[in-house]
Amino acid sequence: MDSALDTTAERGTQRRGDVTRQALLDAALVEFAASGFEAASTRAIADRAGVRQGQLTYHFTSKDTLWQATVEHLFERFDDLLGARAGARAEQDEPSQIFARSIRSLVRAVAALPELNRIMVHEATAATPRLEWIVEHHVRDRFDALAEQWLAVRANGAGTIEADPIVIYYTVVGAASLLYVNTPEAHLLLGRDDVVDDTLIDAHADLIVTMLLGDRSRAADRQEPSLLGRN
Amino acid sequence: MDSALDTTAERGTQRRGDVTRQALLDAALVEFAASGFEAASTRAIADRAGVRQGQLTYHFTSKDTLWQATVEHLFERFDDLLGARAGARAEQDEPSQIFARSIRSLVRAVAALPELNRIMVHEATAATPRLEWIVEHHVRDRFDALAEQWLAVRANGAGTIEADPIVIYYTVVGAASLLYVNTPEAHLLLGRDDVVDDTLIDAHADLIVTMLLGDRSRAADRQEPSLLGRN
DNA sequence: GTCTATAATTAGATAGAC
DNA sequence: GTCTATCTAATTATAGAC
Repeated sequence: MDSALDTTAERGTQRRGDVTRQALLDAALVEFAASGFEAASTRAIADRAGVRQGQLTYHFTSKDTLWQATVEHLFERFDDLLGARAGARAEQDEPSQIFARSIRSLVRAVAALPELNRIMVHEATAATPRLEWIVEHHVRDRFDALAEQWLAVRANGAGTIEADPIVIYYTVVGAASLLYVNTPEAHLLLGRDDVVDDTLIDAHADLIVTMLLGDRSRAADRQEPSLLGRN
Repeated sequence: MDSALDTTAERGTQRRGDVTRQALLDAALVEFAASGFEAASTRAIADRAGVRQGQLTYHFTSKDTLWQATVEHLFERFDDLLGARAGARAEQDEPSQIFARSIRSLVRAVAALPELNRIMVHEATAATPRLEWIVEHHVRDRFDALAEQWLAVRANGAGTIEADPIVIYYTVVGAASLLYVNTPEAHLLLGRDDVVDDTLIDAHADLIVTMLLGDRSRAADRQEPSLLGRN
């Protein structure tokens, strides 16, 4: 309780636990993304983390709890990636500019952290308690936000295409994520491992923005290197 | 060997095996789509089929073989669905018309048989022998065909958007499939089970065609009810 | 607080009955 | 040819050692 009572040995022991916990989280992320919850074994996760299976149960109580912690961790990192791109957002931006920037941030974040969307598709194919949890804790707000942005675009006269928010949502997310979710497949298709690079990711983001908003918004919303330096 | 030697009892026994085999295939389709290969247990499949676990191994030798048979079966049904829509295709059609019809067929087929694409995403997140098999036996030809159609559209001056075939492929397939792959999630998001109907599917197909080819191709390629009746 | 040894359950496949 | 009873291996979680 009182940190003044901590001996060096105790702090060392505590730190050892933290290292184990972090190694397990990193390993779980990879295994759950590649195999899904059920197919990912706690042994495979422990092996990848370089610890024993029993340590996993000790630090995370159960496989379910580890999965939940992994997803929380991934969404935090995902939001960091999204936010890093928001950059010089101005209040007076047009809805179509805001929307375009959201799409570009989304594509880059999904490309940088494909594990999150891999876990999402593994879970979304069947109604389970895990799916309910993830929808209520992480998906619903994002769905509402994107739907709202899209309606603003439409109200503003841009985005000539008419569509249900649910259709727009899954069309956008599907278009933005499958390339990165299915990268192992793309590698086999093209016979090489360097399919995805920054140039391709930017072209992909451009494609989706252009598809949804038309050519005119293309150059305007592109994130250019700031000529004035950072501030 | 000689069918003249078959007794009624023998034919009856044989038919019984066919029934079991078919029930197992139907059940496997559901379980593999919902859970993926590893997470789907042979017992759950057998239970769903109303038979015992041992019968599965007898009729399909191994879980792998059953999975392969299930995928073959699904692609046959998928191609039937795609072909049923090809309809009155004319040789002199423009590339953009051909492409638009492909997209509409694709969306409708994916919506009618979401299990196939669910199995695809479960498998595509990790490099396994199963992924290699499915890519070489079923995906590569489809990727090549769509890439070729897209290049024809671009050469013809339509499809103002520039993009790598691999980017186009995953953007199109992702945009077309995620809504149906993730239907359990969509049900939770909207709080109802009747999210997907024919009207929405057609609107979804229109959206994707319009996104890729622009407004002008919209009405022209729409499949209208034939005023001349079938022939 | 941390980890190891072990128990209880469930997995897929085999061998033998019908 | 078809199916059932059973075996071995792998799963996660617990109980107890350090």
